[in-house]
This record gives sequence, structure tokens and C-alpha cells, in this order.
Amino acid sequence: MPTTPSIPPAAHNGIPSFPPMPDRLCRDIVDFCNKHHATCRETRFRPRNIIIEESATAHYTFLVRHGTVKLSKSMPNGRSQIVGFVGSGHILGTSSQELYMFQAEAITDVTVNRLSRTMFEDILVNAPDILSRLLDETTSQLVMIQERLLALGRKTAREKLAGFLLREATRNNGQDIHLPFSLQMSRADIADYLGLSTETVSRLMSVFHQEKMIHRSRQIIQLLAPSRLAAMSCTIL
Amino acid sequence: MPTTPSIPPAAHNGIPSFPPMPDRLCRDIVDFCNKHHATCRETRFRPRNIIIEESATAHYTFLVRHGTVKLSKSMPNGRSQIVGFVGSGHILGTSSQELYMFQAEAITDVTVNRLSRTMFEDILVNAPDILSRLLDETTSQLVMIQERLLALGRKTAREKLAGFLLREATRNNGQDIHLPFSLQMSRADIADYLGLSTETVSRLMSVFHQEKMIHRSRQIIQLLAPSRLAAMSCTIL
DNA sequence: CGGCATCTTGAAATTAGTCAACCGTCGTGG
DNA sequence: CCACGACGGTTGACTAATTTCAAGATGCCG
Repeated sequence: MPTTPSIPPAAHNGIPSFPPMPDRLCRDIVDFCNKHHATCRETRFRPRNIIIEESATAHYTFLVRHGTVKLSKSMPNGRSQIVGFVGSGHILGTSSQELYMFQAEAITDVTVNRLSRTMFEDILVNAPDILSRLLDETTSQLVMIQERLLALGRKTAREKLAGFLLREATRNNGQDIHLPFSLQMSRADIADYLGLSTETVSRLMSVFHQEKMIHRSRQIIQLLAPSRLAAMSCTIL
Repeated sequence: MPTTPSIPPAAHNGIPSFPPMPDRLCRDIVDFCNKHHATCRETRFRPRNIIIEESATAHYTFLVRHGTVKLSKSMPNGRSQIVGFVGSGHILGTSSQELYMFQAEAITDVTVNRLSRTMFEDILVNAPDILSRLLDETTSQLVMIQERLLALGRKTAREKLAGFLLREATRNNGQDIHLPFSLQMSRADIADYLGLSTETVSRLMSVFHQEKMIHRSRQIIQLLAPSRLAAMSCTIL
């Protein structure tokens, strides 16, 4: 058993944490639909199923209820950037743009509720508290994505990966940051998320392993020295 | 019409305002304040003045009325990433976080209106149309920033700079993309915006110049081959 | 057990960063 | 009015980080 001393319990550095993003808002939206005889179809997807195609016409808004969805944008030459991994409670397709500006793909089994966008807009008009909570949600996504901007623009590969592992650990285990957890995404996905190549991700995993900062077997990861990782990632844990 | 306009005719001290982001919303918020005897102080800043300090307690919300503000985040070792350049109509400090998560610095003469955050929240509660327009605004910022995520994570230096110059050109001149315009920010700012070094920005400017894609004299830039730049930046113009 | 995906590892290539010198402009003060 | 210094920008030579290309290794599923 690692010697991990007491880690500051996910203190609030201001960086919003993923785990407590329950899908209350989604549930309320579904309830609202049901109360008003509005259709709000539930759909399931298997890993690798495409939920939203980039540049398709944005007819629907999706509420993610279970599972993890990867949002990505791609470029002509096959390069792609994962904009985010989102889970239960996340709402997709709220922009007023004509087209979806990203692809959404299930990476686990996924359940979503699907609303027509016009209906979604009706709901916002008629349910001010939903509107207001959606604004909160959107604003805090904006803050988080700005953090990612800094990471992509200015952090080294080591820093990026260290930060990523920390976030995944807390996303999976909450406070118990040194419990083992399972990475739901492939190395390629991690690479596309961090703006690196899969090889670099792989190599760094090995380095961290050798440096006794993580324990690693394919998908299962355990952080052995979260505080060192935090220091390395330039994140105030 | 003159075929060789010197500097694009722009609003006040520089050239604020993204083309389709007029500050109607800000004006309406100010009007609302005035109607309700709420204080909404107007403040002016000169270039290099700090409007918001990163990690300071977020007491206020700011409405940018004139000028251009650079928003940035920084890291221990002095590295910094510019999250955005924003102009008239932009609202700063809407997050419900305790602290500001970025620095805001005037790069031209800037005028802002300053509201206490609690009052701002009151306004949102009492003026649903403002709430709704703020959500629109925030959502479209999210979409734009996702585009930047792709650029920072997956584009080469050439592609980044080409895209940047195109956006600046349209931001300044609207449709007249091949008119000369003045870059309001230093090479260092451009570098911090694109996640590059100043030297790389400088070198690429020279390359583009030699390749006859731009005409360049310090701050004044003219795009000679916007379509080639667009192709290069992998941007659908 | 075989076949295929994914992952890992190594070596070479490339991009962008760093360090350092130089240039030009602008503003200040002698 | 000119000289100087500071600052921002440009350029060059070199270095470091990451990607790319190319094999292997591992593990999963049928």
C-alpha cells in the first residue's frame, strides 16, 4: 500500500470539479416535458455509436442521462481534437447555430433524452428557473474550458497528462483520489483530448509508472503520488 | 470611395467590438440599473491598466463599453495564455465562482460599467429577457472557444497565425477583408493568444510577407491573399 | 488458439522554443 | 536639436520537445 499521506481533500482552488454534476437539471427538463405532453424520447447508444454528427443540421437537443460521451471536432487531414468528455447531466446542442459544431460519440453505453430544439427553446421561455440553471451550467463550462485553453496552449506534455489523470481520478472516485480507477477512453482519445500523439501519451504513462507516480495496467490506473502529480501539472490541487 | 484608406474607420479609441456583437445587451443592463436606482459606475482604463486581477475575489461584473480588453490566465513560471480579446458588448465576471479565474487588462483605452455581482444576479432574476440573451451570448462564446481549442491543440504555427490574421481582418473591417488594418496587440500578445513564442510569430509574419500573402509594417497589416490564408488555416472562410 | 486492436517502445525527423544579437522607433533629457 | 536608452520587433544559430515512422508486445474476442 502506498504511503500517501493525507491529501488536501479536493479543496476548492476555484477549478470546478466534475464529479458533482448530477443530472437534476436534465430530470427537471424531462419532467417538464412529461407534464406538458411533449415528446422527449429516450434513446440508447453503444460504444462508438455516433450521437451527433459534426456539421449536421441541429434539429435536436440531447440530455445525457447515463454513460460518457466524447465531443470532438475534426480537421480535413484527419487531425481531431476532443473538446470534452461529458457524462450524465450534460446537455448537448443548446447553441442557436444552425449546425452542430462538434461530433458526439458514445464511449460507454449511453442513455440520452432527445428533444426537438424548438421545444427546448420553448421550455427555456416558459421555465425561467431552468433557463437560469442552464446559464449557470454553461458559464461554468466556459470557465472550465478556459482552463483547458491554458493547458493546450502552454503546458508541456507531462503537465497535460498529469492534470488529466488527476481530473479523471476525481471524476471517478471523488475524494478518494488514490483509489484505482478505470480509464474509459483509449490512449488515442486521451491524445486527442490533450493535443498530443498516442505515442507521447503512452510513453509518459510509462515514465510516470517508472517514477512511481502511478500504477498502470492498460485501463486501470492508480495514482500513487497525487500531490506530486498535482505539483507537476501546475494545478493547485 | 477611396481605394487606399489608411486606418479603418472604427468606433472610439481603437476598433473594439466584434462585428456582430453590438453592445445592446450591455446598454439594456445599464438602462435597467438606471431605472432601478442601482449604481452602475462607469470607469475608464488606459492601455496596460489591469481591470481584473486573476484570483481576486469576484465582487463585480464588468460591462465592456469601448476599447479592447485582453483576458489571460497565467502559470507559475511566467507562462501565460490569452483566453480572448474582447471588445464592446462583452460582459466579464458572470461566473458564480468566488474568484475571478482570469486577468483582464486594457490594451486600448477602455470604458466599462461596473456592477456589484449580487446586483447583477438580481437583474438576471428580474429581467428574464436579459437572462435569456446572456445565455445566448455565453453559449456562442462556448462554441467559439471550442474552435480555439481545436486550433491550440491541433493546428501548426502557420495555421494558427493564418487563422488569427483572418479573424482580426474581419473583426476590423468586416467584409472588406483585404483592407489594411491595425493590429491592436503586440507580437507577445499574439503569441500568448496562439500558444506560440514571439519569435515564431515574428518569423511567420516574415514568411507570409515573403510569400506575398500579407503586407506588413509593424502594426499595419494587409491581407493580400485571404483565400490562400484561409486554405492554409484550414478555415472555411 | 488465432487474429486483430490497442498499446508500447525505439530511432529518426521535424517543429517550435530558447538564447542571443541586432535593428528601428519613440520618447526623454541633456 | 540630438544622443541615448528602452522597448518591441526581427533574425540567426542552436537546442529541446514532440511527432512520425516502424517494429514489437499485449491483451481481448470470437
